[in-house]
Amino acid sequence: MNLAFATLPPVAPPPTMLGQTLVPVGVTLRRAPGEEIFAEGEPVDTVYQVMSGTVRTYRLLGDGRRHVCDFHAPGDLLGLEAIDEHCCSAEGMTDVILHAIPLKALRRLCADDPALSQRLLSIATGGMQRSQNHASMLARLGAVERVAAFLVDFARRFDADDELDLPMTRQDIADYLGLTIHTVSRTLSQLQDQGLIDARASRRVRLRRQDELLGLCA
Amino acid sequence: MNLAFATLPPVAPPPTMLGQTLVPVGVTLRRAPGEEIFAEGEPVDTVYQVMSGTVRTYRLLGDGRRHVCDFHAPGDLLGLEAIDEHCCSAEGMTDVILHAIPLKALRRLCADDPALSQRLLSIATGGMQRSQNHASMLARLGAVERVAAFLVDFARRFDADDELDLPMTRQDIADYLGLTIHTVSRTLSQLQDQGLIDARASRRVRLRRQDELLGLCA
DNA sequence: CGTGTGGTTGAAGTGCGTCAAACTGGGTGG
DNA sequence: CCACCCAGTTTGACGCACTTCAACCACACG
Repeated sequence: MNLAFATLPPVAPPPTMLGQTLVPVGVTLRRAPGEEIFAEGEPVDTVYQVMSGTVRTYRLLGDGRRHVCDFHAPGDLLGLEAIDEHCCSAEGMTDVILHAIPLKALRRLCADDPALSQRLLSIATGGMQRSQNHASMLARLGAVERVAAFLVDFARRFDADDELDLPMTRQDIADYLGLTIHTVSRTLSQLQDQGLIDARASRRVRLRRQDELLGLCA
Repeated sequence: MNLAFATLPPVAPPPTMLGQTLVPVGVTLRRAPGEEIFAEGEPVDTVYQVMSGTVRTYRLLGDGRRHVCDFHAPGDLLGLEAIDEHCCSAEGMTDVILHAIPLKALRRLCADDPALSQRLLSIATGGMQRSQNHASMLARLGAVERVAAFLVDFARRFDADDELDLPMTRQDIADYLGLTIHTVSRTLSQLQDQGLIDARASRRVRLRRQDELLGLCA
């Protein structure tokens, strides 16, 4: 283990860490589906760790177009920003339990805990890599490839097996993939026709040929 | 100044810092245009600070499609990754002078310099934010908006005035914006016809109405 | 003057968006 | 229990923005 920045899971700790908070300070709070956690443009004074449930972060463009930056699973950290105001909004998609850590306290802890600093750096570089993957996908993949990539990534991050319970609407998926709900819906139907997935219900998808789906992503 | 993560410039220090290295260790090296600095998949054991010139980072998809992740100006740090291998390749676009810092040394310095840790964190979150901006653009903007956003962003990061000297080819721009060279070229011609830019030569562009260009980005 | 690399422009094709309509499942009230 | 509603989803027909294919152009270099 000779690489400092590679010693911790880059983005999502395994579900077994669910109850474990990043630091032993802060308060627990709860948000209902659709309820705001923080909003774009607000000053950053707190970071949040998702303890249970799912969160979406998103941005709104001038004319109402929405871009979903990411979906966040338990363990993920929200609100670690480069500048002093949030560059995206966050809200619960399900009932969510969060651990809220005042930024000042986190900064103090970092000052005399190099391991924590390193851990935060690892989380930040992990987030950067996810954003870069996201950008690469949006830049160069077609609709089928995007939907396949989404399904495979979601399975890996959230469920770990091939029976998915999607907490988001088609609109959320579309705004994450840079498509419309129509294209997402059509593409899922197409994957179903090809036998790659099995759509039990609109929010319930089974990945039948995960290898082939993976092959579609690049 | 009560926000620790906001005390340092998020991505690119001003050009006046050009000669200033992040840490007083490491060696200086030089790369020619097109020459590789590191490649996707290689183990990460060094980070590089750009001292002069311009660098592009990019990824190749299975079938040859390319995605340019970013263009890097003097001051930028390259190779700060979440995992122990590079997730993109880097190469010079011009003659480049780099300051190469062994990762082990950087890690040691971080261990007893909280300010350096914090600075790295700031750089990482800044990179994340840039990637997110990039992803938002790719997800929701049309060709004209993307090209306008590119020009304005380039002016801000590289030149600071409105007379741009582009170090990259149309192909680079296209791969950065998720378009083809044809669309980039046509879009530039269109902006020229509308009087928003003045294309002195193919690599030499003057922004005539920067406010209107900015208005196109959202 | 020939050649090569990068850029521009036109014409035709296509993948995804737009518009419109029908469907589905869950909730509510009669 | 059924009628109704409503938000979310699916599907079809059509249009358009960007890609593809194909020339042509500009400039640098030998």
